[in-house]
Amino acid sequence: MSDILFSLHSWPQAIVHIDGDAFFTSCEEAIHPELKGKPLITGGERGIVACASYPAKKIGIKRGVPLHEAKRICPGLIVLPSDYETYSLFYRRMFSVMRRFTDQVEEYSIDEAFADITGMRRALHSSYETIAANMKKEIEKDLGLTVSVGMSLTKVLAKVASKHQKPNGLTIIPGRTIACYLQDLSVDKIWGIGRATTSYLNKMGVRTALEFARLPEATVRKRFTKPGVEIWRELRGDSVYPVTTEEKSVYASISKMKTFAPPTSDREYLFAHLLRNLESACIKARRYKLEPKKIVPILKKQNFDSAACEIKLNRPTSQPLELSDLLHDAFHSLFKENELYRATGIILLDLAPDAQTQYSLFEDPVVAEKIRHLYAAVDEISGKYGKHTLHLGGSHLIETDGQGKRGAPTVREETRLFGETKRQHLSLPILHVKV
DNA sequence: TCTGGGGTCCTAGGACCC
DNA sequence: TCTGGGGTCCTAGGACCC
Repeated sequence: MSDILFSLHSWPQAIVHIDGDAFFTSCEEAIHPELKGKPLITGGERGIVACASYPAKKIGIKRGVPLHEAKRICPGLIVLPSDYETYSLFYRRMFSVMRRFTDQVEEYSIDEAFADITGMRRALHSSYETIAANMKKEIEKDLGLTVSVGMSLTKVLAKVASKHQKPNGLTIIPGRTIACYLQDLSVDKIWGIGRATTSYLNKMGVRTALEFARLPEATVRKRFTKPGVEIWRELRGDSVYPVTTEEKSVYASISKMKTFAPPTSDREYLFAHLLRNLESACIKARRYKLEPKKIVPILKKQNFDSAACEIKLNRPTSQPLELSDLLHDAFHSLFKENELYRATGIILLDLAPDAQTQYSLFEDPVVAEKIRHLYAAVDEISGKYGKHTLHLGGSHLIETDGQGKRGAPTVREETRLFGETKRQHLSLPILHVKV
């Protein structure tokens, strides 16, 4: 234990991490107490388990498990749809409880938060340990559910702490005990270290968090990039990640990705899929009144490699009708004839609020305005009759998906109606009504 | 883990410009 | 025309998170 930082007795920083215990199901139990203690999951709407209660976890039902599999394991399983509206009431409540102690609160995700309570001992007349314990107590009292709390010198160590005992844990890691908590922790359990870095570290002979933290600085700087160096410092109690309190601006990007089976190299089918993803992403963008300056189409190959490129727009728009030609060109530069693909995706980037658009000199503002009105109507109809009730002709091929009719002659017949040239094919038929 | 979906951030290398 | 060197900006892809 010769390392200076590992023998600290003071608190240069005091960071708290709070992690909801099976948060979605716990919210449900808080509202419906009769569900408490039963095997319960949310995620019914998507066909996979989004969150499993502890009794369900105990019998082997984990996140991501298909619903039918979960029901096979536990026939009496209670399945609920994920109700994000309700859960968001709970997590907002959790953040506001934390703000009674300090305004340095970071809303990290729907069930996790950080708080920087450095310097709050005098104001709150308590030790850091007591502040963390009180936060936990008040959250449980106000929300009616339990959380796991960790406190240490840095965000990475606070995460180690909150994970150390779950559910309903309270773990404090002061400087002098850091080494004890790291010695049995394998590197892949560290926040920010994933599969790639784990196998890299293992090849270096480093298996535990402590072994990583004890590497000499020169070695770390030589063999790792910025994120690696930062995590190494955080593990040693040297705080580099600040608790950020700014409200997260709505979205930096919006993406839609979809896998289909079996993998295919059917050009038309793939493009239809890509176009459908564009429509889905644009629906979300319009809902948040955002418009992208760039769009990125992605083709995911069977071996999980992906090909992508960036399309710059000369004017931000979230109207697929104005993007389909560009997307078509990009698609053909990405697509390779003899390649099998398993998924397509779209990312909308550089999102800005859809303020009054400046039309370029050569554009017909009347047409652009018409398209805007058209999509206002499309959104209204979708609100009534369901998403994609009206969609681009070019994305229509995938409508037969699931009935095993992909690429069937009738479908091609239908697309032929849309015309021969690219322009007509993509734009003129405009919308196809799903019946 | 025989592999879903939606996000964020980082970086190597190319393009372009003195 | 070939040469160097250095800076900035952009983009495709990787890694990671929940």
